[in-house]
Amino acid sequence: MPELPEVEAVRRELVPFLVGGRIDRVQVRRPDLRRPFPAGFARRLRGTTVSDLARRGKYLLAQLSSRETLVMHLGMSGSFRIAAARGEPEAHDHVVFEMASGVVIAFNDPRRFGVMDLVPSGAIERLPALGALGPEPLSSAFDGAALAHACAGRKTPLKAALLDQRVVAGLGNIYASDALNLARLSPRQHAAIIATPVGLPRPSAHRLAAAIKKVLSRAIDRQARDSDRSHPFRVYDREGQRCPNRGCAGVIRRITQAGRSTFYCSVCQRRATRL
DNA sequence: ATTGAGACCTGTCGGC
DNA sequence: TGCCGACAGGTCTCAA
Repeated sequence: MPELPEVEAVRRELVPFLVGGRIDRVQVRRPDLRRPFPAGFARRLRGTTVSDLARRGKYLLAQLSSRETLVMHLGMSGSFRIAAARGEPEAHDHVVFEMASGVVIAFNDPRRFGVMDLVPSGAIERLPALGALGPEPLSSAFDGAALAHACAGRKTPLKAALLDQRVVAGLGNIYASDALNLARLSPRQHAAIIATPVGLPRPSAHRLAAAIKKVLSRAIDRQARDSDRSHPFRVYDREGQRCPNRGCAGVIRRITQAGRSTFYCSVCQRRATRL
């Protein structure tokens, strides 16, 4: 499920039950997810108090009183379930946190692409996956200039560049397509076209950065309102439907890039769209 | 150094 | 109804 907005929603949902709470016990119900759990995982969590739950890209970071940080990634199918009391574990409940409050938080992940790790709090940036992350898209550090700089000289398609977490942290397959549609840029162009030869932003870089911010913040707002389980995407999974851009009569197409589906409008996101 | 393909896993959905 | 392949919102590794 989760790209940045979904992970942020999970974070907000967990905060009231986790932050300020003490972990009484942790059940680890299999030896690994995508990677093995670190040595002594359950023991090192037991008895600690959670002082903060942050998000970086698609990672959740729980700060513990033991001066370690619990690093969590939901992969493709990870989710948390909160219960008032202990009950029967469900299929694919791999980790169960029992809080001193009595609340039980189960991590469920059928595909097991998720990750849980425990690292010294001062050393988080030394984790390769976290240290290499690009800027937070909703922060002021991320703008057209930063995006252009990261894309300069790159021949990979623009869509693929947006999925590269080193370019910007937290975009995934859905919002990459949606942001490109909003910015009216072709997903197939070389990423380099949004920058000048010396890496300065072209107008398209500013448009794209703004579109990324808009698409993500709208998604976060929608998650907060919680209701709409329907189909809130601009182009993702909308092959054959009308392009949502004003004044565009195009139809959404689907192509495969780097083994993944890309949805875009063949009219307003034409390849030749310069600048 | 970049880039693309394949691998990792299970569930679901559409077509026959 | 049942089987089978295609596909799924994410990374990581490996070989060009």
